[in-house]
Amino acid sequence: MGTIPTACAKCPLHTRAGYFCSVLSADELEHLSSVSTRQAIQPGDSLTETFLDSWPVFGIADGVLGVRRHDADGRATIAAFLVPGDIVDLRGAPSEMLSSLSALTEVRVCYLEPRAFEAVLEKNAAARKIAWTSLQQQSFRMIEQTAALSKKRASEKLAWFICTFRHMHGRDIQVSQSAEVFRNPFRNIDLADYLGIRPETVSRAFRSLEEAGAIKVHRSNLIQVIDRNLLLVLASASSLSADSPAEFDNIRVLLPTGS
Amino acid sequence: MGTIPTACAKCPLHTRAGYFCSVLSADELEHLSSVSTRQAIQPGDSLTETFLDSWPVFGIADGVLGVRRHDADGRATIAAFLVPGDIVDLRGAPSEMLSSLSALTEVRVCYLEPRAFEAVLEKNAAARKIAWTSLQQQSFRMIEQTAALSKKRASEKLAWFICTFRHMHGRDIQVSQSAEVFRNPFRNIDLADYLGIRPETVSRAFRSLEEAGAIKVHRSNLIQVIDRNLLLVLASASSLSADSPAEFDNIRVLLPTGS
DNA sequence: CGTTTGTTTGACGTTACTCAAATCTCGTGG
DNA sequence: CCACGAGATTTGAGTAACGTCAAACAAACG
Repeated sequence: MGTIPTACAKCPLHTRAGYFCSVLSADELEHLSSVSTRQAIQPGDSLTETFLDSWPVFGIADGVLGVRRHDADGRATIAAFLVPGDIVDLRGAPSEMLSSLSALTEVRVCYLEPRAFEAVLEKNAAARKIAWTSLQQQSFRMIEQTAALSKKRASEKLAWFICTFRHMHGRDIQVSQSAEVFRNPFRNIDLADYLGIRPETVSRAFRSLEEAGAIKVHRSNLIQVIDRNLLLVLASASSLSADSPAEFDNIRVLLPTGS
Repeated sequence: MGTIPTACAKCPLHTRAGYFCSVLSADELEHLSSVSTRQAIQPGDSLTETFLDSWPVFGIADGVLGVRRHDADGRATIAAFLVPGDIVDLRGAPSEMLSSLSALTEVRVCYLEPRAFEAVLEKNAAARKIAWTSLQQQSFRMIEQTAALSKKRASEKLAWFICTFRHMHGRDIQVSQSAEVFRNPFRNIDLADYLGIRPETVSRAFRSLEEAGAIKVHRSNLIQVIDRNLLLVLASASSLSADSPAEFDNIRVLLPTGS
């Protein structure tokens, strides 16, 4: 009783402040862990509908999941990102949504047994607040994405993506002087589906931002932000913050704790 | 003690099954009502940020609110609709979002005092479930909207809107034979912001759907759906249901109860 | 080394945007 | 009841941007 389960010992959902499992008592954690299922998903793989039918509630420990929709004419769309720390509840979701989740990077998820999850929410006010806030943040992020999708030019959409994702995916960020480099873990093909444009246009938009002097793209998808303020202007963003990450305080960020 | 407050007696949030206040005990309702604030908002008017600072939690009794975002270049976007039955929680929302809510039709909202709201969630499991489900549905709707926004052609977007909204705004629907008429309460200018296109394009898209024989637009924004299946094809919708409204069971619909 | 998959480039077509003007709608006041 | 005016819708012509298709190129993998 009361010892930290080995599966949770190094799991970000438990170790990171502000994440769901970090506020559970030792007993709660032990019980919830004992009835949960963990899964590592490789990029490109999808969560199966039959599996999600039994496990519709999960937390994302690491990586990025995409919510894919397929049009009748074969065009695909990534309607949302699900990111580390998100508590996802698909109970009551339309069935197409259950078959639409796929890993865009390597993803680790922890499926929470629904009744045990509910029991935790019932008793633990802090956990309830975190789960609620996570749902809120998912909505707020989608509002930002929708606003980005209705932007006119492809380069604006891409500039917005870079500005936003720089904050959300902070582990690989290296800051040196005023230059800043981070790794874009997505294929252009997925980025295209996410931004509502074609892969060729993504490629041309990257070039366009480079020629404007806002960024430089190095190999293996390393993106160097050369002029952050210019990038913000190119994003036509009236609300993205320039220097402080204050805007993103409510989007939980994976920053390196130590180094 | 225990009598229904007059303000709630005819409020849909209380009288409609599945809406938040319908599962409150008489005592809970009376107390929550006594610390709540009601407001009627005229089309075009916005909720003020200072007011939402004090009242960030509210339910929508009637009408449609739009979440507006403004680009740097003056272009506006309606990133989401908030519809009757929605429980909205803007605590922790970025401040731009607080200043971005405006009424697209005549709207009646009921602001719930946050601590009293929390107290209800704490004690009433049914209310907690409804509030949670409402948040979920807001996310699910946004996923559908995002998928629609990334559609290629304007006529597809508009066809999707008609298919979707036909279910969400059921009060004015009149069904006769296979023909179906409903009132579109939005200005084309708002529709344009919602679908990420320009008002001129909305106008041309309506004409395009008419010429295809899918709909007919009558005066005062009455839309007659002539060929529902054709409309679905034009929406390039692989997931919208053709005849049964099963797809929309989880989107709470305002259907006439009596007549 | 060959296969597969993803990215880039170029030429071309289509679509929606832009801008301007005409028309319509509806509320207001004469 | 009609005239007026503000705002919205519609229409048209020209342009800018992205989509489309095809081919070359690069990267990852066995």
